[in-house]
Amino acid sequence: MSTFDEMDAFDGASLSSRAMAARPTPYLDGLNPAQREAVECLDGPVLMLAGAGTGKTKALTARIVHLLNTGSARTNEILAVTFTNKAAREMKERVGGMLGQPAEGMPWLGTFHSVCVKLLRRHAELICGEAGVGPDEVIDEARDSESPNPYEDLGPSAVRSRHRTVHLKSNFTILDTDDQIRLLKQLIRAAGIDEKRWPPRMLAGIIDDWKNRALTPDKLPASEAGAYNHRGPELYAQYQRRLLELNAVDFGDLLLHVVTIFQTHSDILAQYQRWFRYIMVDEYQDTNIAQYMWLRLLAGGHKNICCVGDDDQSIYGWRGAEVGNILRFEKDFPGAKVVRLEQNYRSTEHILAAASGVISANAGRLGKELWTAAKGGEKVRLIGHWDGEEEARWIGEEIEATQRGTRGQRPIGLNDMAILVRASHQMRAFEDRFLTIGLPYRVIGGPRFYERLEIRDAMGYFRMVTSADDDLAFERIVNTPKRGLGDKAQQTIQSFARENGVSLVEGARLAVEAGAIKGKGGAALRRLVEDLARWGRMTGDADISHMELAEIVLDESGYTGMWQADKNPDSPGRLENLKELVKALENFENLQGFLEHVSLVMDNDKQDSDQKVSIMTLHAAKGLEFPAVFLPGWEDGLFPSQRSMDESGLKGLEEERRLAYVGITRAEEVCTISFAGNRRVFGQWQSQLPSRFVDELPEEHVEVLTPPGLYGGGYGAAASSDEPVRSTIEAKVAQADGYNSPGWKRMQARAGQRGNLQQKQAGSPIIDLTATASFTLGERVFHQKFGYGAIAGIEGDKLEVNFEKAGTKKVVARFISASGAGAETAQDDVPF
DNA sequence: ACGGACCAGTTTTTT
DNA sequence: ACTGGTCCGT
Repeated sequence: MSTFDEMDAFDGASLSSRAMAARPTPYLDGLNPAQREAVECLDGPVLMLAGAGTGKTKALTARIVHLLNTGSARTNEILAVTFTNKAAREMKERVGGMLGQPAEGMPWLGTFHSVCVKLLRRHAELICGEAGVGPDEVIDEARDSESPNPYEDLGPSAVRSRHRTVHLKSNFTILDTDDQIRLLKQLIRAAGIDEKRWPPRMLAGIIDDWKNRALTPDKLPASEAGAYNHRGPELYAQYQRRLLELNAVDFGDLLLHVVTIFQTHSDILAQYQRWFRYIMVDEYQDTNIAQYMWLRLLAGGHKNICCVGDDDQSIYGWRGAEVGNILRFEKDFPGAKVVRLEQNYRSTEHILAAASGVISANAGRLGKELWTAAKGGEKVRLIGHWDGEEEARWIGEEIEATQRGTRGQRPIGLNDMAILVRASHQMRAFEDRFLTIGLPYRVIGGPRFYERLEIRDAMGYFRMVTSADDDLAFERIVNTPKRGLGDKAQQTIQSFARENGVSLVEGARLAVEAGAIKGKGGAALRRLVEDLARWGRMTGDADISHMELAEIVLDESGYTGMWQADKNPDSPGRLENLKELVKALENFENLQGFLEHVSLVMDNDKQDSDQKVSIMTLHAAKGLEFPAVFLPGWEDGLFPSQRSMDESGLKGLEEERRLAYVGITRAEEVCTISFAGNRRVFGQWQSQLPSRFVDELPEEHVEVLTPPGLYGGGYGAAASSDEPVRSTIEAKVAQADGYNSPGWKRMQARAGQRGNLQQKQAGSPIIDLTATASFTLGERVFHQKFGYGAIAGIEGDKLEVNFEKAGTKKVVARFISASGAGAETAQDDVPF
């Protein structure tokens, strides 16, 4: 266990900035009074309530620089935590820029997770527990008692003490989600639990949730305990034991173990309280309970904690984030100074007003009045489309027009435009469309580089090379590429390992020697075991760089060959990724060092310089800004997401609303919101209602656009005569007028319906859209997309229709017309 | 042991 | 519509 002085020496080499006192303070010049206050108030707790686009990162960075500049703290005495690697990197860059020197000397600037890894590696041995009482306890018991052994055929020397205490070692591996699920699957199977009822994925979710809230099954509140099958806690305990045996931790443990150490070793806690003299937290509204405990423990002494956050941008409730943390700050830290940053530097007036209008529907906010000096600008644009493809088509064209500047505003480059979606599956429509029209795009936040199959496999090999006892890695690579080692062979290996209390490779070696695995598989396994040992020895060879070694491993194992032989269209890409992986090794001294960092640090930001539109989720967009933003898919059920509302009710809805707020406030100049009347969900067509958030947009800041399809160029126009075309134009005018008329909202309210633009066509001769009563069971009807059918059921405003071609569907009544009216009339039924 | 046919669940969001 | 998993025939 290290003392404070030892720790000082540990990181001391890279710093020393006391000498910087009394330097000039140019970094303060660009700040407004509120920002300055937050920066200069150095002692005691500070809460910076910073709205969207108010320069909170700037203020936080300036504060760090100010601490260093006034000599109040040295770089290693500042603990600055962020949530994402990107945010950490950005802050390092900014601090470096302000200091005029690289900020690499800021050892404690990073994500919660990366800081915890460092702390935990120092004190890993304090985490311990009993092992060996897992699924094989029956065997152990049988052996411990002198009774006749029913498992004799398993072989000798399988005895494991029931009470073997195992410590975490400082070179623990960090389990990623994939490994975690594989492990849970094994445990579930071993416990003889039905995988259908307890899918490993679900159990992983529950465990994550417990850990986010710093709960263990035994501490679970009674109200929740009953909700889980009684075997949940049992599995949890087995899982934790197994992790310890594997010398591994999962993401949640990273934090919780450190909290545990702080709670049980007051001397260590006291050291760190002295050590981290200033604590800064970005995005405080996103902290979960475990992180909150961690921070409170660390800040418990001096209370020099400065938290920055925006309660309106709390969008991570689903992974345990507690808005309550930020709302409670003043209570937690009495005497806290609260600074509000309210001047928005990002967006124009209309955009800001629209966002404020939406978010004002939320209750229990801390409340901020954002304002901007940027008056005027375009209103937020709102447009409805027939379906998702039409929406993608329109946005594609709009992007091209915006790029050329033919829309009447300044030309905006593709890099400055983004499409922000609620859920990643919405991205596909845009990718499809953009591929066909050749519009360059980039998807942000897709599968992380290191989560890709080929990367994970390669990492498995590297892990085996650096530490041969990594059983999880062995399982991953033993039959990849195919070596003819199936379930049977792997079971044999498992039992050899378990009987002898050794790792899987060792078990494999024993199995080979015993001739337990025959034929081709046996030979291949022998070779694999030998190769692994040989590569392991090569790590110590000074003549071979770790990059060469990596290539040797991938080539000789046959892994690259496997992809070369694969004729899937994506295999070249995978080989490309492998090359990149090897290239990434450059930045590390050895494989070991690389592996330690990779799961936390590697990300996918290929900074290609080409101009591309960004497509990402709203979550991924937090902290970013773009001159032009498109927000498609504003439909009830999709956004706000049905699932979110089902699971968390009003709380869920409010979080969705904050997400809408985040989305709108990403836009600097142009913000375009759109929704579609029909969308394919699970491969089925569904009618969609515009999002309730659409109604919450303040009318005076919104401009309603008319989709081009209404001019007769769109759906089914071929079948139409002159007359219907004209009437659609009229309908569109009525629609736009209706939207902007003051009576619109009231009309909606009376109808008890949400944002149904169609309702405004009150005078339209086509159909009485609010009255489903006008339909009768069995009536023959027409639907624009599905064709003719008969009404099979009526539920509120939805009709169940048995379509002749498309099968039975539930559709909203207003998309249906009586078939007697004919197809031409149905054309008018097109909502937008 | 492996590949193909078939079936079920899936679509929030992620360090 | 797509994926990933399981079952079954080779």
